Order: sequence, then structure tokens, then C-alpha cells
Amino acid sequence: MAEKQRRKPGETREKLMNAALALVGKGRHFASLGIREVTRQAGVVPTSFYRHFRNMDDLGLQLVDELGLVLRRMMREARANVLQADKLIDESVGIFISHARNKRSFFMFMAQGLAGESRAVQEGIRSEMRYFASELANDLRRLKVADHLSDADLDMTCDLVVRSVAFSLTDILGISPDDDYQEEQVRQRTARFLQLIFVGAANWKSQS
Amino acid sequence: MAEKQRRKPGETREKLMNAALALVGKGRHFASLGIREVTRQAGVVPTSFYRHFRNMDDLGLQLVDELGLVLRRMMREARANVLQADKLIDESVGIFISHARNKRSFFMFMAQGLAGESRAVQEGIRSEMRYFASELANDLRRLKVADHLSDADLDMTCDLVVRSVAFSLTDILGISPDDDYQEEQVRQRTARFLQLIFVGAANWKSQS
DNA sequence: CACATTAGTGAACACTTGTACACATCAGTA
DNA sequence: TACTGATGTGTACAAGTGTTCACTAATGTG
Repeated sequence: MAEKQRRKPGETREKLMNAALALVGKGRHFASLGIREVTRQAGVVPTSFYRHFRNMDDLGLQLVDELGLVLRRMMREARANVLQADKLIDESVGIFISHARNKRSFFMFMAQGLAGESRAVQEGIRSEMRYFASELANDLRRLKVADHLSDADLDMTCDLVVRSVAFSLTDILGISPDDDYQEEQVRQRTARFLQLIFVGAANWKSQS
Repeated sequence: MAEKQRRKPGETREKLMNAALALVGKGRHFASLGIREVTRQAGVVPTSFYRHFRNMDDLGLQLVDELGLVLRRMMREARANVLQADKLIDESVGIFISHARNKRSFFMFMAQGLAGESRAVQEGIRSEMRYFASELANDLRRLKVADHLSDADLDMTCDLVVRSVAFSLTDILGISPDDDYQEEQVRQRTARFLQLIFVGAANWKSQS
């Protein structure tokens, strides 16, 4: 018989969430996962699932919360490493891509959730993106690199930046994790997208 | 007993594809659909499915082909209606949004497929987007609105434009189909994204 | 008109699924 | 120390799943 003990509270909970992520990382779509499948992957009996989650949507929501933590950690790292404003774009894109590589499953889950079938998960991820964009706007304000922009215009710019980077996710996640050449291509293209946007922002309202 | 007759070739095929789209339109994710579910919605016996598709992925691929037709029709309409270059953005975004409203299920399928679980569907949708971007680049070249840009830079700009519009899909599809106010918000925001990008393109390379 | 092909049907299969129930074990607290 | 609630286990079941098979009706071609 399998031993039954609860070493730490929430250990199985974590196992279940990791199992779901692992399946997503293997190419499965979150919406197609079932309770039994997840518990099997976690090495846990199906009924244990209900001790921690009401259903798969609930698990998805809690994954969104963890995703938030991952994103915040990434932002903190970016803030610590990006010192000079002129390297800002390249450094940030680099950090993003390396996170997308390390936490591949998490970011796959994020990309899926944007058009997923749970409205709540969808809204959660959008909310994370909005937060990210507003923090980016604050940083730029602090760096005084966009003083000529109104708050609303700066917000819009950052929104577009975040969206563009998020879309690049589908590029990165679509290529093999060890295809360094293609990864470099994506990195460069994403960086140029952002440069284009910032050139637009720099010249915004000066015309018209 | 139900009558059994084959009035037109491919009638059931169409019924199955429409059934899948209908379920997607109701909020289900394509990856979570099953053969039985689709045939039930189509009012057809499960075995009929195999007369037309090998599996759900196959159905998805054929939906991508039809999606291509929808996109091409949209592009043709845009070309016919956008006469003056200064209204180009607003008109195009308007046409896009009205199509997204009319063919809601199709565009939901597209948004889902970008991060779906079938690599082939994913690649198909990306391919449609690339085609769209390259056609857009051709149009802009013909209009001579971006003569100072190299071909590669124009391609990149159009790529970013298409991505931004595609991302707006998740905005539009997330709101209720009859929420005109929110739809107008999305329309304006998307248009401003594109304006920002084009301002960037107009000033590209003139600096640095 | 005869015939091969295509498209549709229904029954059957072996599995998988979500969920409920009763029970066992642990951790902390009074 | 004895109790209590949280957590984990095993069994069970009805419903749903993908797929195969043999059969039938309609179609288009010779």
C-alpha cells in the first residue's frame, strides 16, 4: 500500500498544480485537461483533488495567482539589471525571454489562458498584464524618458509594449527550447518592435 | 428512423465544421471538444465524422483553411473601401471589428488556435497572419506612404500592425457582442496603437 | 441500366471520466 | 492525552469517450 501522510500542508496541492503545468508544458492545452489526468500525473488519487480545488477552473485561477508571482519576480530582476536607459529594451527583452525559457510551462499557460475557456482565468491574466503595463509606465516616468507624453499616452504606449512582448510569447513557445538561432531571431525582432514603438512615442503629438 | 440521404456532397462535412464553430462561439475551447460532442451538435451520428475527418486536429486544420477565406474576403473589402490614405487606419480597424463581430466564432477559433494544442493549426494561423502582413506591406508600398523604409523595415512594421490588431481580438471577443460602448473603446484604442506604430515608422531611421 | 463508390446509420467494444461515500491517518489544540 | 478538523486513500458507479464493424441508401459513371 502507498503510505498516506501529510508531511506539509499544501504539498499535494503543489503537486497538483505542478502536474497541470507539466502537462501544459508537454503541449497539452489546459482546457483539455481532466481531473483524473492531472491527479495521475501528480501521483495522487483522484479524490485528493477535491481537497484543494473545486474543479479545474479553480485550479486554473490559482495558477494565475502563481503566475502573478513569477511576473513580479521577473519585473524585479529587470529593475535590478537595467541600469542604463539606452540598453533598456535589449536587456528587458533578454530577461523576458530567459524567463520564458526557464518557466516555459508557466508562460505557456499564460498564452493559452488569454483565449482560454474560463472567463475568470482570462480576466486574471489580463489583469496581470495591465498591472505590468502600469508598473512599466511608472518606471518610465521615473526615468524621465517620456516627459512629453501625457499620462494617458504613456499608458497606451506601455500597453502596446506589453502586448507586443506577450505576443512574442507565441513565437518563443513555438520554437524548440534549444534552438538558439531561432530564439535569437525572436529576441531581435521583439526588440525592434519595441524600438519602433518607442520611436513612435518619442515623436508622438509633436506632429499633428 | 431518421432518413438517410446525401443531398449534396460535403453537406455533413459543413454541418460538422459549423457545429465545432458553434461550440467555440459558445465559449468552449476547441481543444476540449470531442468527436461525439461535435457530431451531437451537428445532429449527425458519431461514425459520420470519420467519413470527413481523421480526428479533431484534422477538422481544425480544415477550419484554418476556411478562416483563410474569411480573412481574404475581409482584406478585399478593406481594399475596396479604404480610398483616402488619411482614413486608412480608422476604416481598416472598423472593418476588422465588424468582421470580428459577424464571424465571431471564426475569430474566436483563430484567437484560440494561436496558442492551441495542435502545432499544425498553430502554424496555419501564423501563416495566415504572415500572408496578411505581407499583403498589407504591398498595399502600403503601392500607396507610396512609406518610401523611406527599407523592405525589411516595412515588413517588420506590418508584422507589428497585424499582431497588434490580432491581440485586439482578445479584447473584442472578451466583451459582450452588443456592448457598443466597450466595442467603441476597443476600436479607438486599437486605432491609436496603429497610429503610434505608424508615427514610429514615419520617423524610423531618420534618427540614429 | 448495372455497378462501384461514397456517405450515412446503429449497435457494440473497451476505456476513461467526474464525483460520492466511507474510512484512515496526521497535526495541532484544549 | 483525547478530541477535532484537515488531508489522503480505496472502492464504486453511472455517464461519456473514441473507434470498429457490418449494413443500407443515394450518387455518378460506364
